Amino acid sequence: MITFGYYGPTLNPSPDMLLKLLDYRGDLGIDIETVSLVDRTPICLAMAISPREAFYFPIDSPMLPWQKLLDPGIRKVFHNASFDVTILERSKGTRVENYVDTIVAAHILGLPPKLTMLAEILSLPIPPNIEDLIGQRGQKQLRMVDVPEENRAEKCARDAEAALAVWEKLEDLIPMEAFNLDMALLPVLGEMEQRGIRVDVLKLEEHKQRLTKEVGFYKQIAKGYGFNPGSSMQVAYVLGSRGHPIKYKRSTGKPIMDEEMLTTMYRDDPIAQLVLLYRRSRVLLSTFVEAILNKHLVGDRIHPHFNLWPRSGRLSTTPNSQNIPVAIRNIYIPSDGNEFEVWDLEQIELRVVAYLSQDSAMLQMFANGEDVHEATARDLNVDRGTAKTLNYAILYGGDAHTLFVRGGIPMDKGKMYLERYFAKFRGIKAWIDETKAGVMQTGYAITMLGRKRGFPDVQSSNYFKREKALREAINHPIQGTAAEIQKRSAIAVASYPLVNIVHDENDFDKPVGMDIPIPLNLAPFETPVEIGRGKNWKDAKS
DNA sequence: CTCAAAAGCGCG
DNA sequence: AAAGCGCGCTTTTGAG
Repeated sequence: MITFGYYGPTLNPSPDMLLKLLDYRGDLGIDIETVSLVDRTPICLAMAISPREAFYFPIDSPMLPWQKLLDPGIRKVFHNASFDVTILERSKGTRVENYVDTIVAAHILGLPPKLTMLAEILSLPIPPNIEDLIGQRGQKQLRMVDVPEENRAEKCARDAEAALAVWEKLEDLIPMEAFNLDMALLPVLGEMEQRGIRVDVLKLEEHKQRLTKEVGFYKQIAKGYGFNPGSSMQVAYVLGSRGHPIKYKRSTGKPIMDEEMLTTMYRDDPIAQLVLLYRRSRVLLSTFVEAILNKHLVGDRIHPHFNLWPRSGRLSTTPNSQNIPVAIRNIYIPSDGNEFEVWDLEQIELRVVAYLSQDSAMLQMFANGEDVHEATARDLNVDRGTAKTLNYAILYGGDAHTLFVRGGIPMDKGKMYLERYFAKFRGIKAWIDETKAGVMQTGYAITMLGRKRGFPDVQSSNYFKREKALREAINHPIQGTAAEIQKRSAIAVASYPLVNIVHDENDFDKPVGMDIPIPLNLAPFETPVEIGRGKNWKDAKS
């Protein structure tokens, strides 16, 4: 054991120093160091009882008071709890309860997640930088286990202190409902990660064979025309030589050759069609099929890690389990004897808009159980497609220009539609204006439960930066509130076999007879759930 | 050669 | 195309 105080480490602490720790019942800052980020074997642990008092223990030290960690009466403070808690639970074989996470708190307040940066922002002592111990990123780095113990001990202890100190400052600032939601979600995500999703490996191999053939075929044809279909520069060159005008990005001067351009400007040229076909097959093959087969498979399952760091409050996953193409979703299958069940929160983002704005017309549409795009179309006297584009433009802060680019609606018509839209949905217009005014004044936007995200660019002198920030600020409460509702739904079904969460969707791998009750009261408004079941993910969604 | 940035695309 | 939001991942590009 080494103790750390205001003046530095004490190598031979007196017995009453340990007694002080044993008697302590307040919040306990914790940090664990492992062999490396890859090898998560724990090597040491520190406990902080104040922002400048910590105790360091090698992991096998007989003096390490494990009972402090496992005592549900003592609140533990971690920085990145999902890392440390997983390690603790694995090595001690028991649940860790009653803890808070400063990284979760930081995300909810829209603050940077690095402990050193949080300490700096909050005017606290700054803990050692990991790169000073193991070397800069991109260079050859040491493993933590190779760092001299005195440096490692200092790092571990100071991090434990900093976590505690940061928590003490943030506790009063944080919107507790949003924070408790994420803390409650952490163990649910942990279980889901452990459970993993089953993959039909044979089916995956079939996809691989087919796609490999397709990619080779398209490539061969392109070669006949003398270009690599994977290179936008070469595609542009070929299209240019066939007499097509080429558009260039203003910022980089490179040709724009994305799907949008190929399906509009170059639609009639078979070269464009070839490139589109090639890209589609290549992405399916290398980004999905081969990646799963070669990198993510553990037995016949993948175990994505769920991250809580997206700025809006959504989840993200590594490897990504949220962008699996519909075309290959039949590779996600249930365990033997089970079926796949999919829950979708219906039109959750537009319901959130209706709630946040309290717009009477849109609230009424939902109250009537109408198809909201259909109803919008009827009320604005436009077709359903236009109505849908209009509704989505609102979600993302778009304007007439958006309607032009996304929906091909001429600018003058778009302006007219928007006027009609805001005349019908006056509350939405008012909410957008209020939200913009709010972010201009305070610098941040906020979700239903109080999650914040800062938008410094609303003060930018650059028109485009400013407008972008305002669009993001409009979207944040919508996307973020929808995420909060989805998180509540995942927590509510925590005791059921959840295998994936895709933004507004819960996926289960469940016994055929199992009836999972739909949670009620997820929000202060109706949140209907559409349920599908099937023999694989794709089947369950259609 | 290596490496970071950009382009492009999958999903909600 | 600096003009809808949020992500993660692969390949190409171009600078050193």
